[in-house]
Amino acid sequence: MLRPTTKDLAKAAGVSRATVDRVLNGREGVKKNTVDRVNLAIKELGFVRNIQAANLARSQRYRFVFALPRSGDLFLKEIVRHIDEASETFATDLVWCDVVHIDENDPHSISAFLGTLDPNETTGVAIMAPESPQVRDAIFRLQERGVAALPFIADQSAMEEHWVGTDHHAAGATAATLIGRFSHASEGSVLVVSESMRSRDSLERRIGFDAEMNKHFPGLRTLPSLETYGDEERAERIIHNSVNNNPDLIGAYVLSSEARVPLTILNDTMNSDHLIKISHERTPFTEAALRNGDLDGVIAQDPGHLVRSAVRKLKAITDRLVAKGSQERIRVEVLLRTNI
Amino acid sequence: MLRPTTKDLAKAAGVSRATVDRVLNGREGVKKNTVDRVNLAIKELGFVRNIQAANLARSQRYRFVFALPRSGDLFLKEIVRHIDEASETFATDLVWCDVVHIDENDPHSISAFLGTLDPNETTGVAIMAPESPQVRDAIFRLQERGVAALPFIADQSAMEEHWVGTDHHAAGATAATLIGRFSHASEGSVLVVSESMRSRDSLERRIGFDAEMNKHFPGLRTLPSLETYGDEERAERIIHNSVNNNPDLIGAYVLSSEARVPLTILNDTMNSDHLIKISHERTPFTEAALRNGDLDGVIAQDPGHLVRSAVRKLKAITDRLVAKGSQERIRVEVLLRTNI
DNA sequence: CCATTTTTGAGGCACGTGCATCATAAATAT
DNA sequence: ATATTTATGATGCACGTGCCTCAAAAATGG
Repeated sequence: MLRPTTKDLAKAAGVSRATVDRVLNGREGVKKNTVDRVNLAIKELGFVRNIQAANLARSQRYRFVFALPRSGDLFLKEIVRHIDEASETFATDLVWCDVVHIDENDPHSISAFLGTLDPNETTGVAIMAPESPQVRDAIFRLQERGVAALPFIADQSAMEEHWVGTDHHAAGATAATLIGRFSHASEGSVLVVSESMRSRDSLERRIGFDAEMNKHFPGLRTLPSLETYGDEERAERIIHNSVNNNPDLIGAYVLSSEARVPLTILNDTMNSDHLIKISHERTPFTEAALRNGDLDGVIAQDPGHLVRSAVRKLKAITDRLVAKGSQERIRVEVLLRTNI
Repeated sequence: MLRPTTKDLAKAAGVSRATVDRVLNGREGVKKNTVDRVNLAIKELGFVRNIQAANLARSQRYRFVFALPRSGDLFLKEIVRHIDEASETFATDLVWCDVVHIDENDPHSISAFLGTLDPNETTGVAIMAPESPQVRDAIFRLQERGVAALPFIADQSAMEEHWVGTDHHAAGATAATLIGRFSHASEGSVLVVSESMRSRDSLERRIGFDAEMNKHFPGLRTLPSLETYGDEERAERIIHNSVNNNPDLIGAYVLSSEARVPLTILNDTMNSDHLIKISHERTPFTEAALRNGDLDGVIAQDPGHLVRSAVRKLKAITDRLVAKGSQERIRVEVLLRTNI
């Protein structure tokens, strides 16, 4: 039994193909009664619109924009690399991807940028930016103008059905598990370093980390978050301080995606061989650190998977197939030396 | 700049659309010289055949068969569940999936089954069966008849470019890392239980496990593999024996995908709370065991990812886009209580 | 009732490719 | 040279859907 076509639909509903077309594409000028008849036939026949044929007819193409922070962060570089790769992989699906850099901390400029996007040129946008009212409103306006929008990695709580990223709470808790179980000390303190605690991701990781530590490793004391603000001198000063004040250090958790600076400083400051060190994201640096033992574990989200998932979700949204993409959950990965 | 079509190609190569068509679809009756001219034009224009349009023209559909062992194993059940799910997800791509059960240990019957597959009905097959000359030959014959074939989870060394599964050596090594690092004992022995050591996966996991143990945890002694052959009584006897003979047990590694029987027996046989226990694959049982502490870690391959990856690979092969699908590497996942 | 508006039908072209047929041109054999 | 084979061109339909136009039918208003 072949897939029913619009012709079959028309016959089943007792209307013409023109009317079926009007209903399918939400054109007006059709009586409610007729609309219902057609929708009933759709259900009865199990009609599914052939998207390839539809795209052919409209010569539709998908152009997706990834709006990413400007930072030179290694993780971001990986993301960009995978976007280029995905551009090739999805070329046969008529999908093109571009990267645009935004000022992540300037909601106003982000909102302005989103406002400039033309639905005729841009099919959808994946946005990696911290939550803010301006951005949220801009996203809503964008959607109203017919551009698909998808929070990417950084989540916008306003639209939780549509977003691509991991469960930060679980990620933080997993970091805690690794430190707690890898460490053979039953007492001691744990350094927590972050670039900034202003983002929701960082906060949630920290909460998950503390919850797990308190519950399962009560002997271990988690120190207040050290915020580097991306400033090396400042990082050096505060890490140095903390190391001196806490001689019972048994581990360190770097919860921002840029692990290089804090870890390098830590290693320079003290002999940190006995510390359990956990950081985030697979990058050339963290891979190398895992291999040579500078890191004991990495909590990661697969950048390739993130990107491909975002593309598929954006495509599903523009094709109006919202329901399906749900199973695309991004896992909290644990990377050890042996499974890089 | 729009994508060039066969019309553009014809113009650029100075031939007719009919000839372009003959070249593109490998029909004969074209002079070598002309073929070269067309291929040159393909490269110069960067022509990519519009597969959606091609499929439409041929009313091509993809029907993929998953040939799986008959066993009632939880992991296999998960795989089947995800195949059903994928069937829905990929419906819009004109892909249908069916599951067929085979006698994994009877190469002759597998070969016979593969021989019955009709290229007109079956576009491709994902085969999960242990390596054997008969199966290998049957796969080659299948491919010659125009059916795409893909070793699935169980690998066939003869075709390493095309297969979907994880690096078993790394998986075994990761199990060793977890036991070695989670255990606070510097000396002791580790139980290794398997359903059978006849499959390549089991052997490779075991090799990876031992290599890592010997190199990084020399104080820990890995015991010879206990093979249950799926027989509960036998399992009980040999596990019981081994526990009695090795009072210094500090951990257990179950390397087959069925973890329930050995773990249950182990828990019944002794107070195994202090043991570090690692097994394979995410199943309802292992998830529950992680949650309540009966398992300390699970080494897994995402069944959904495995299935979707197989579908995409089979599709890529039939669309003759072999190069791209390569980045679809299946990760060796580490599951802990916190990142289930 | 007629005039007007709304709803529906009929039909056709387009998208890019596969596939078929028939005619013509070029190469090769005799 | 002519007959035969081989290579190429010209053309047209099909796939399933979007989108357009024009006419006809039905509903609505007065």
